[in-house]
Amino acid sequence: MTGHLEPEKETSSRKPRADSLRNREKLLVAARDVFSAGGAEASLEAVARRAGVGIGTLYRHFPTREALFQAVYSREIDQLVELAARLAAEEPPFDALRHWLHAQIRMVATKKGMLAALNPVFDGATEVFAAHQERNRRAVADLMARAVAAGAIRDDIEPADVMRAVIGMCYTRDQPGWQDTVIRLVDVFLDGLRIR
Amino acid sequence: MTGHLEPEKETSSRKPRADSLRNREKLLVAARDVFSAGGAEASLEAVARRAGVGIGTLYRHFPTREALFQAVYSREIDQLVELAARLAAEEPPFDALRHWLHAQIRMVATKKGMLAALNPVFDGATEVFAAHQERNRRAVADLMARAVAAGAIRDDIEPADVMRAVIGMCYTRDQPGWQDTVIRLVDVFLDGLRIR
DNA sequence: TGTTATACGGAGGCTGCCTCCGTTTTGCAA
DNA sequence: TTGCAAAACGGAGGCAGCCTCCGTATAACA
Repeated sequence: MTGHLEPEKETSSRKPRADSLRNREKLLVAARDVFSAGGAEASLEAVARRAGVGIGTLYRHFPTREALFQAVYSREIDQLVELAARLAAEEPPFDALRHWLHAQIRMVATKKGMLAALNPVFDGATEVFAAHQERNRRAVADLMARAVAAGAIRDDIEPADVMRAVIGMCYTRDQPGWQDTVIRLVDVFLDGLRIR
Repeated sequence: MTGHLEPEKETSSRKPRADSLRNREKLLVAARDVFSAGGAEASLEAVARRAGVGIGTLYRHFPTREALFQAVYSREIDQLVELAARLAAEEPPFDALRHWLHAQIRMVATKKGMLAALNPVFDGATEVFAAHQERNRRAVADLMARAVAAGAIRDDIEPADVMRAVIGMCYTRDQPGWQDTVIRLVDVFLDGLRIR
């Protein structure tokens, strides 16, 4: 799985070529920009053009559209995972969970175009994304576990399902201020989750 | 808006040609099948092929992809609206709302492929779909109004947002049994909405 | 500095989108 | 019934994106 992410020296004696690494980086940056702006209909050729490399180079580095999405998306997840750890250390359980879900919404807001592009992917090529979803899931799971231990929320709802619910709620046509709406809806949901 | 749905005699003195009506019907049936099965990536050419008409004929009847979606989708909404009326007449307010939302989920389940295809549309060509969404929204609004009047749920959440939340929750990759999951999540959400 | 593995880039084949227009069909009037 | 014009038909064709393949360029290593 990490074969593409971290070139393995053991396979070949040679070290990876400098231009290869450079192009890979250029492609990732270009992809992030293009997907963020253009959304689902963004063309891979546009990504290659923006990166200033040939379409062939793009396909060599990222053999499928999903592989490219995955690589770009990976970094975003990193940030969220880190935030979860920080919140868990700094806030009471329920608040930590709530604030982290709000952060998730804000992240979706920024990367909306890209996430829209990702949606079909979630349905299709699952194995590739499993790891990222899993990391994300574990972040919520930790936060939820703490809240459950503190007797703040019910314990019969799967973390993965909470993620699904929250991300799903972001999939609405965006009128100005939709983030606030979603935050409210998530708060209602959390209210249903809460033990009073 | 209904110009395409019901050919208006007033515009022209002639009555619509029989083959035109026939082809229109064939296209609608074909589109429903193709979108249900194939989802977002369904090609319009495939629809035309299945209907046994030329691609030009498809585009004349439905100048945009959205117009075609809209026509197909319209019938589905009809059913839901009708169901809402029946439930309102037959069940207590909260149960009626709950059961109707469950029906909505089931409907999405059946038409999943088609709805996936619709998602980008909701973002883009809004005017076309406004009417359908509005009819749907009004159905929930009625059910919610009854529940509010009965003191069963809080009154500060917009019906449209409830729709958004429920439909959003359906946008998850489908593992076997996802409908049950979503029904549970919606129940949690309703719990948050409830006044106890 | 030469050799070779490796990466580059874009041409090309394919498919889908949508338009345009010559041909066919149908409604209507005589 | 027949003839004609309005209306609908269907598919060719232009364009764009997807992905593959391979001749050329270049970086690593001896």
